[in-house]
Amino acid sequence: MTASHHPLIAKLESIFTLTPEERQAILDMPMQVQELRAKQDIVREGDRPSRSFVVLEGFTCMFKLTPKGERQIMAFHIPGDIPDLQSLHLKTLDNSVGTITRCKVGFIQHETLRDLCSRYPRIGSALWRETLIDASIFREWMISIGRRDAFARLSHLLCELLVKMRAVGLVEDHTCKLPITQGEFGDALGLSTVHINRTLQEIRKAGLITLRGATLKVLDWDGLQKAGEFDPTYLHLEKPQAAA
Amino acid sequence: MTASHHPLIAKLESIFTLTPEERQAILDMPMQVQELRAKQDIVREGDRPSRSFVVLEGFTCMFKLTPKGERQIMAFHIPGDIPDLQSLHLKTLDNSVGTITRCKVGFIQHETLRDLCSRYPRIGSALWRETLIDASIFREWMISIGRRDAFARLSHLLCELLVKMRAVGLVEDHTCKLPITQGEFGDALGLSTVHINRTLQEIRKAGLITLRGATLKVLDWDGLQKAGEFDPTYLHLEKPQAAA
DNA sequence: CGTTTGGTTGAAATGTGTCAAACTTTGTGG
DNA sequence: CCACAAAGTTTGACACATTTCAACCAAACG
Repeated sequence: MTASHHPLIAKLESIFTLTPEERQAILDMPMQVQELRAKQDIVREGDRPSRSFVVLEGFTCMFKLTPKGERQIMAFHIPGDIPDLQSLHLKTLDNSVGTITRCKVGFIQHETLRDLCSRYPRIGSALWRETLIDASIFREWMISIGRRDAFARLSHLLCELLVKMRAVGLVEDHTCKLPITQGEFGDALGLSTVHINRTLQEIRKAGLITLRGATLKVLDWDGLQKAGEFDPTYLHLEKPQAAA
Repeated sequence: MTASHHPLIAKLESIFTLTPEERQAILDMPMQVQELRAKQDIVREGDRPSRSFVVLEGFTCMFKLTPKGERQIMAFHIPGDIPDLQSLHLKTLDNSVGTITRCKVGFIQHETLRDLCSRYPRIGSALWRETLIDASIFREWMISIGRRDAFARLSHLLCELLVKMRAVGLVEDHTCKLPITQGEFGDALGLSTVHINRTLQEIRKAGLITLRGATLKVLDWDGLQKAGEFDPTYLHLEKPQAAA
């Protein structure tokens, strides 16, 4: 486990070192904690929320539904992420966020966040920065979906998830929890479940990973990066990552 | 033509009404204006810029190159946009921006922008907001590329471009300049030039648009929206659009 | 006015989707 | 803690949207 019990602090500390006052200000924020079951909506497209939420435990994803009922997943979130931070400046949500696993989330009033940002500009900048990194990740996903074949697409996503998990201390021995179903991978990458299944088998056969029972183990990190054309620059991790 | 000769002011005015001081502060910003020919890079992936730029005239696009030399365009920009505003908070650029047509752009030092934001928080919020809208557009493009077929994809993009142009006063009589080649459409939508060509013909045959000599005319706006599953919510235009 | 850039066409190749069925794991209530 | 239901995974055969390749044509430009 990393520095703090508050995943938001752990996340910010992975960018720069907080002063004791900043730390305390975050801990002092009133936060309404809520436990949620798997496969539940947290916020829905069209909502006009007056608060945002931090993921404290579990995995969530951001998605939209097409008229035909297909789902496009646009992001996966892990503890420390604030999936709907955008609603701080955009009145109506243009996407839904739902849980993948059982989750614990903490709601924070927009007023509270705005106050925090103006009182501690470094935190304000860090949050703006976070939304910019989200955008950077969207761009990278566009390349994946638009230009890479299934093998590269899946490899790239696995690289990304591993690196993000490592940044918040959730990877050990090239292994981490990854409770994402093949259907969900498909909805994220614009591929059918069937094709995800076949592609996963290929990636396994190539000796790059092991993935069973919600546990991902990377056997050949270099190979996986190469297969996915993965270059972590777009994640804008400031502190160098310990090669776990 | 709209309110101002400064496209950035026109853009901000399309969201909220600037006070005279805010207006003046923007006009007073030192800005290094530069004219560029078509098909030129303005900034490149990997750069660590100390300034951002506003598009004053012409069209630009944001893109990345894959190892195989394919290009994925991730955004088109029109006058008033600040394509690399993200570099204000992210040190190294993770994408390139180039001109599509001849362009006039204005470079503004990050220092100047930061100063503007802290002195006029409403402008600061508006700029953060702009980056959030960019992210929202990326998400919508992910749906297009991931889930919509060629006909819907192209229709959707045409709708988006028209609405964005209308917001800054560049549409008249459902008609606007659109100097984007079929190759560029393909690079943006993850389709081959050949397929763009065939799809454009279908869209024309369906009586939805006319597109010749860099001029787009929408003949059936409702039909085009329906074909592209286009719902402008994601563009977060605050002021209602005059149906031009 | 020739040269470059962008647009159009046809035929064949291919990656991925769809459908339908069987199998396996996970979670849960009795 | 078992047994069963639900959820997720795997497999095969076939369909199809889009790509690729290779020409040729039209428009823009210096």
